[in-house]
Amino acid sequence: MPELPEVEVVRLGLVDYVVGRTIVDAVVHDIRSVRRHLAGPHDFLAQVIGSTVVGARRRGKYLWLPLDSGDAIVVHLGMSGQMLVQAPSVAAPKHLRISFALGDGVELRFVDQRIFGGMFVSPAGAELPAEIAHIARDPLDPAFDRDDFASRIKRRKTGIKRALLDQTLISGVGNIYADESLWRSKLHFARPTEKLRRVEIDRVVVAATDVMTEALAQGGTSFDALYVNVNGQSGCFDRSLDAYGQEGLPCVRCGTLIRRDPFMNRSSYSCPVCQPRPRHPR
DNA sequence: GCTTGCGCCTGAATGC
DNA sequence: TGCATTCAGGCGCAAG
Repeated sequence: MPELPEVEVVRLGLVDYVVGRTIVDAVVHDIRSVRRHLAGPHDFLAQVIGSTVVGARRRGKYLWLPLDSGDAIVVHLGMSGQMLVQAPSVAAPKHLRISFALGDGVELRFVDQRIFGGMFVSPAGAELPAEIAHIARDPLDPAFDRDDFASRIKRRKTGIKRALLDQTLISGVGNIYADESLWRSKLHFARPTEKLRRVEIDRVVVAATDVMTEALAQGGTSFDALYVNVNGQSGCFDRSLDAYGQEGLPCVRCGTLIRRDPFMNRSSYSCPVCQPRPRHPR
């Protein structure tokens, strides 16, 4: 699934191949992909057709394309979303949900198998769409404020992993990078946030920043001219994961077998020795 | 106000 | 073999 580095690679692709172009036509193939556009698919099309894309921006895993109208097309890739720049003659991919004709034989295609993602138009949202203003900055954002993050974390009464997955505290961290960041910083996912020391909070933020930076460095190299691809499952990134999905494999730090615990109807992977369970977990 | 849990969705993997 | 169930995940929203 697209994690923050993949989303950033998509943004870079959009900057290269979509910004500056005018949407001459568009088709919504599946209305569920515009379900967050409350005025409906016809209004969505009316808002975008004829507009020129003047930028490609990102906050966390949200992307938005500011238009010359001052509005913005907000995009979330969800679990399986892709943005493909292809010639119209290329056969329509399975799960094609929305397509934009950009003229000169270029089409922007939104492909999304599971429809967790989608698009909507944010009125006057060019600078920062109001609908995503509650999303915190991500650790790769130069304006990310570590002091503010630390003080907000300590005011929470929950486990550190839940906090890492909370978009209003820090954005862009999904289940995979949460587990990787906690493994690197040697913190158990159920450590109570209010009892964390500042040095521990800083450690996990640095770890998250490093994991994402490394993934981004790898992803940036596999970019193809006419193909803005961001499907993590296709192996766009050769992620070297130390914890996530490593159940039963030895921890590369101490050799203890990585374990999997149920967590929020999903899984948490951790090293039982490097990341000792707290006495009073949350 | 803050925290927690559900439902959305598809297809691969697993179970009987 | 074939059908049914489980799992994966981000995010908005409702409930506690």
